[in-house]
Amino acid sequence: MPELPEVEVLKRHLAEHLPGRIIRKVQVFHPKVIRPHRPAELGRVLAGCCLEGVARRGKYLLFFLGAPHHQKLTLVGHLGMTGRFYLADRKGQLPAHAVVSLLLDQQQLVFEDPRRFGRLTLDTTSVERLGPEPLDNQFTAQHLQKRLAGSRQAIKVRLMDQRVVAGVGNIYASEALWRARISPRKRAGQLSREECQRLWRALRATLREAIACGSTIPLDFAGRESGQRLFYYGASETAGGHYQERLRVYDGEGQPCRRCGAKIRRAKQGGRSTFWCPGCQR
DNA sequence: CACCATGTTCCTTG
DNA sequence: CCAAGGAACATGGT
Repeated sequence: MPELPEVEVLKRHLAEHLPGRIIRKVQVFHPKVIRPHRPAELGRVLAGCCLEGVARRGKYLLFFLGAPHHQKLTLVGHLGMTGRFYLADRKGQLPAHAVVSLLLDQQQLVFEDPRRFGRLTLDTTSVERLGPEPLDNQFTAQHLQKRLAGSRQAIKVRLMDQRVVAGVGNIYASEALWRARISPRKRAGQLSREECQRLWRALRATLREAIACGSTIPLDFAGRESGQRLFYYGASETAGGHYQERLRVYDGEGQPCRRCGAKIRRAKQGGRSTFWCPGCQR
C-alpha cells in the first residue's frame, strides 16, 4: 500500500543496504516501466554506477547515483499501486511479476509490479511538480492553509493533489480528515484557521504513526520461498490484523465510529472511495 | 460475470 | 481559469 509512510519505511530499509553498491547490469522485463528510456539505453547509463544514497520525495523513491564517467544522476522509482522493491540473491529465482532488476555484485535489487503502474526512470519531471513534504519542519499549518485557500475543491480531493502536499494518498487522506474531525466533502477554501491547524496536526500525526508502525503492511523479512533474509516489501499473513486495527475509517463502511459510534459512510470523490464518520466529521 | 482496488496523467465537458 | 468526470494504463481479488 504505497503512500508516503510505506515508501518512507521502504527507503529506510534500502538505505541500510544499498549505499556503496555498484550496478553491474540492468535487466528490463517490461520496457514501459522505464519509459521514456529504452532498455539498452538505461542499461548503458546505469552500468558501473554506484548507488550512493536513497531518499524519498512524496511517494517517490530517489536513488542517487555516482557515475564515474558522467554527471551524477537520480534514478526515480514509483511503486504505483502494486510495486515492490526487494533485495535478493543474484542467482535467486525472480518472481513472476519482476519488471526490472538491477544486478549488483552478489545481489540484485528487484522491482516487482504485477499491475505495472510503477516507474523506474531517470526522468525527474514528476518529482519536480510535487508540493512540500508534509513532515518537513518547513511545512507549517500556515503553509497548508495557504495551499487550501481559495479552492472550491473538496478538501479530501485537494489533499490528494500531489502539488498541494506530497505523498498523501487515498487511505491517509481519509484517515487524516477523520482525525481532524473535518468532513471530506467540505470545500478546501472554506476551512477555518482552526480547522487548518487541526488538519495539519492530524495529517502529520497520522503519517508519523504509520511510519512508526513500520507501515500499514509490514515488510516481510522472510520473503516468500527464498530462504534468503533481506526484506521484501509486501503483505504477510499476520499483517492483516495490524493493518485493520490502525485504520480508523478507511474500508470501514457500516462500522461504528470509534469516537462517536455513528456508522462510517462511504462515497466516491474524484473517482475514489472516501470513508468518513457523519457523526463527528463536519 | 461484475465490480473493486493503494496511483498518475491526459482529455473532455461544464 | 477552475472543477469534475472519465479513460487509460494492466492485473488480481472477491
